[in-house]
Amino acid sequence: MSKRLPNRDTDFSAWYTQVVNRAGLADYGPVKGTMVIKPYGFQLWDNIKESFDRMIKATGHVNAYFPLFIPKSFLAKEAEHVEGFAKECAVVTHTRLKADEAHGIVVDPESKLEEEIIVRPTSETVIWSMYKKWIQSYRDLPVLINQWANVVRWEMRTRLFLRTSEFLWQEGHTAHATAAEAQQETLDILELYRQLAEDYLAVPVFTGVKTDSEKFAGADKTYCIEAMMGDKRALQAGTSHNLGQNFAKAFDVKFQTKDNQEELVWATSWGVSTRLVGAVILTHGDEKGLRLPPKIAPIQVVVIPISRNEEQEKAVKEYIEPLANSLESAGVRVHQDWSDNSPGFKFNEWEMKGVPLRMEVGPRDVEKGNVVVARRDTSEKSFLSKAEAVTQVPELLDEIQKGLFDQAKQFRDENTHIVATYDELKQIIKTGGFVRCGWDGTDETEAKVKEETKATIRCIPTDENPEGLTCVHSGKPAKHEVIYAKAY
RNA sequence: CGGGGUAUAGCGUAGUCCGGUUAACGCGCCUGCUUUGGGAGCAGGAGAUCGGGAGUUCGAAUCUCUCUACCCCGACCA
Repeated sequence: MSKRLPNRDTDFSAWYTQVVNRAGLADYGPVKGTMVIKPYGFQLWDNIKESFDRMIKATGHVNAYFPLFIPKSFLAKEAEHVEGFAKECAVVTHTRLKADEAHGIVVDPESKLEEEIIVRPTSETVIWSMYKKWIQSYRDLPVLINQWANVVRWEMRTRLFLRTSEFLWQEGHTAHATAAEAQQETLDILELYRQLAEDYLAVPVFTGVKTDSEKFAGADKTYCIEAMMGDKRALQAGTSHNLGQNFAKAFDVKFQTKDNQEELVWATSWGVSTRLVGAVILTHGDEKGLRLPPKIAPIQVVVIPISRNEEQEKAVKEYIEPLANSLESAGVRVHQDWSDNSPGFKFNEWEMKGVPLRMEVGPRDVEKGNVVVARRDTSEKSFLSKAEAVTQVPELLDEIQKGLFDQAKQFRDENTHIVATYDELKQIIKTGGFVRCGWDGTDETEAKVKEETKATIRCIPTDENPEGLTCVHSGKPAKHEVIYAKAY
């Protein structure tokens, strides 16, 4: 394997695959399209997960767990829902294997199930079948439940973290007494997603609402956060759905109001997945590999000791120990690399893994009472005294967090263009970037643009202003201002 | 499910057209010594029934048949 990464600008896709592999994040599993998340990748996911878990708990949500298996009939209860997921479901049809002389192990035909079981592609149906039992009165509302789980969608074409047959996510499922409350919940969660993306992952996002053709199967409205990746393509990084009364109708979930009326419950659902890890890589990665935002980096500071002999090694060790301890007690995640690789190798290795700060400690530093601190984001090196290091490392981490966000935001803004004509749109989509322009609100226009340019409407941004705009494709007055882009 | 390809060591490949002795190379791995402030050097070593099966032949990674798996391009998608 070559030591150099593929060129990020000309061969983005190959670059991505190599970074994921060589940073030790993930690998494909034995069943096609499945992903093995390796320890380093999982720590990254875990940090993202913990961040969001704190956010939802602080807003009154609670965690629970619902089963992986769903009766096939459940999926069919909501017409749009089944249509949306039918083509990508894993189905359990049998419950036993048996030994067979000719073929080794075969499925035992006698164990065929009466009703096949679906492996959840999402959990609305199983959850609403339970909500029917749990909700009778307005006193039972709202129900604000989240679960961390795996789901299976049998995808044709997969890519590590971005699209795999099985993925990890959180899915929130809430039940409310009024439409207004459900709508408020949908938007509140969207805001939490924006914060997660921007404040933790340092990934700037547009918030907005999906067009009918792109919305979740079974939702009234789908809100989303959309981010621009390093190759100027769009990535849907999270969705929050207002499900209206669709699932309440399908599962007959009604409650009694204060004045003794019977009403259908209002619902939301929302999710973010391991795809966020992909978003971080694709947003911040550079020609040396990963660059991780400090808030979610498994390791924030890696210490590289340098020594020529055992005596020096001992001195360096004694020098590092108290320093590492005080950083750790200041809440910094520190790792010392005492492996017997050469220093140069370690530098490259940890740069590939995206560790925000590298601290070099060798005989020269021990002598002078210094450390060398190198930033991953800017490659800046500074010589700090031991005491300075303890106070400045947390500050540097904050700066890097902010720096990564600012850089990503600048890149996105430079590549987001407001256009008035279809020719301009085609030109920008061709060279890459987001296009903001008018849309007449029809499915036909959306489909035509997709067919002709491969760009889709990513969302109708929250801050849209359709006043006076015309649709770039049909020339009719615009119903909305939208963002077109090629998407992952 | 349509169209096109590929299968040789843990990974990446050469060799296949035109059959010929012990299957070659790079990375990685193991051992030892020397190294260590930007991907270390030298020496030695382990590792492959050439995707499976059948056939042609004195002889098959190489030719024929067959099965299987995977990859790329389309439709689907958090």
